[in-house]
Amino acid sequence: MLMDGAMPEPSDRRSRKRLATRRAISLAADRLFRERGFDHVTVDEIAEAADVGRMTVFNHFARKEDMFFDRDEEGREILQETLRRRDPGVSPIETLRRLGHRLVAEQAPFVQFSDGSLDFVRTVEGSETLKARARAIRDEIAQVVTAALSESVGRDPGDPDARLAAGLLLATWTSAFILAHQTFRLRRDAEEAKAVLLAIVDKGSVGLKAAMAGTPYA
Amino acid sequence: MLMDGAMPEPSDRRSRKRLATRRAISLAADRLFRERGFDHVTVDEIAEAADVGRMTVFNHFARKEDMFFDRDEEGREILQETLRRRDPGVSPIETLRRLGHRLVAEQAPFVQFSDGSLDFVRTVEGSETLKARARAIRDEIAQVVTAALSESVGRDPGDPDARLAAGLLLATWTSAFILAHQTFRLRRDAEEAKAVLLAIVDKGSVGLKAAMAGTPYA
DNA sequence: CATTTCTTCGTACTCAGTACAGTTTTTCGT
DNA sequence: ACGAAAAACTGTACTGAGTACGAAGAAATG
Repeated sequence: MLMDGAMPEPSDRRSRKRLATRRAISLAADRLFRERGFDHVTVDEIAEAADVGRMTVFNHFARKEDMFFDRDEEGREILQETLRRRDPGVSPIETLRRLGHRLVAEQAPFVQFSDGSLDFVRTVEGSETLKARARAIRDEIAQVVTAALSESVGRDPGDPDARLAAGLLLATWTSAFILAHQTFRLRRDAEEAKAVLLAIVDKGSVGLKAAMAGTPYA
Repeated sequence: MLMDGAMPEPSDRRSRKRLATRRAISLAADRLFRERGFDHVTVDEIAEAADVGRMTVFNHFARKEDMFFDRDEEGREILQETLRRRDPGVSPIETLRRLGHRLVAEQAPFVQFSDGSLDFVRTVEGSETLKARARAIRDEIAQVVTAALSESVGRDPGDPDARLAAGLLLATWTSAFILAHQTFRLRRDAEEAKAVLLAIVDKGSVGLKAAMAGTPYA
């Protein structure tokens, strides 16, 4: 399973220090965001808490939101790699459905249900800015999936069918994620939440296959 | 067809003046946005061009983006009303598919293809802020559709199936809109663009019905 | 016409993000 | 080991959206 987990510590001192600074900022920011809510923390306070200058914060994170969402790249890579290494005997859509099941089985960070994940969701829900960024990331991932899908069947990037399929896929996964977390918040049962998530992924997959009938994606 | 077109001019002078001010701001803003791009126009300049104070601008429009997207309410209402007045013999999803066809046939403002609509799309594409707002509106509409769908079949608002269906529907319409405009930009043929739009709406509808098989939405 | 309500708009503020420039630290070639 | 180049850190000063507060003017209401 890709997602190389623990990036090898870089050897040169400069990169190590840079990474340490970045982590200090990220850590301070996360703590403050969870304590007081994203919108009630200023960048100055984060800089202060991380004991760096304000400009250093913006040197590491172009936007304030990036201090919160700092692992979205992994999601893109998993989707890309999965489609790239797909078994040609299994359709792209079915490949992605199975990916969903595999991620849940492997307790991947994206589909975990715990106190921490509730905090995460609560923090996002509490801020328009974070919700906006989440939507932007969703659209960026849809772009990546569009490209990966069309590549996986040898059509031009941006193929209309691939775009529609990617949009439907992301809509499905978003609903699945939200409803599973809602279930977990109410029932406090991670197994039940996972079941809800997979049920929706499967339902969406049925729809996706029907919409893509007659194309190589289904 | 609802969408009352030309709001009856209000009778009292106060409301008339207020509306005139609002229109002056909206007009000035639209012109400037199209000329120089959303991000290269400041609120001060809009106030200046509309010959009002800066605070008056924010009195009429809570956010700068609202001066650009000032007709999104209509979209929500059309969807709500359509589902509310639906023929009980036709499923909600089929009702919405037919709505798409009807809007295109009636040249509704949302699905028109013209030089103006290209400008509109170009202006949105040119600004992260506007794209963010467009995504937010899409999600708000998905909420409205979720509520309207569940109401239309007598389930609780926020029914999981309705949420998934609404997500898939908005994904479909978004793809349809984008791809139709792309077609129009390249081919300059409004009829062809409409055909593309309806083809995608129909394809999505097939998927939606399959995903919702066994529920009252299909 | 007096009172109340609504609209307009100024002043002063907060905060994210940018431009530019100066200092320190690390690296690397010699 | 030394000096130059590269990169990281940081301060100052700015832009621009959006908010808090409140005053002045216009219109509705009895």
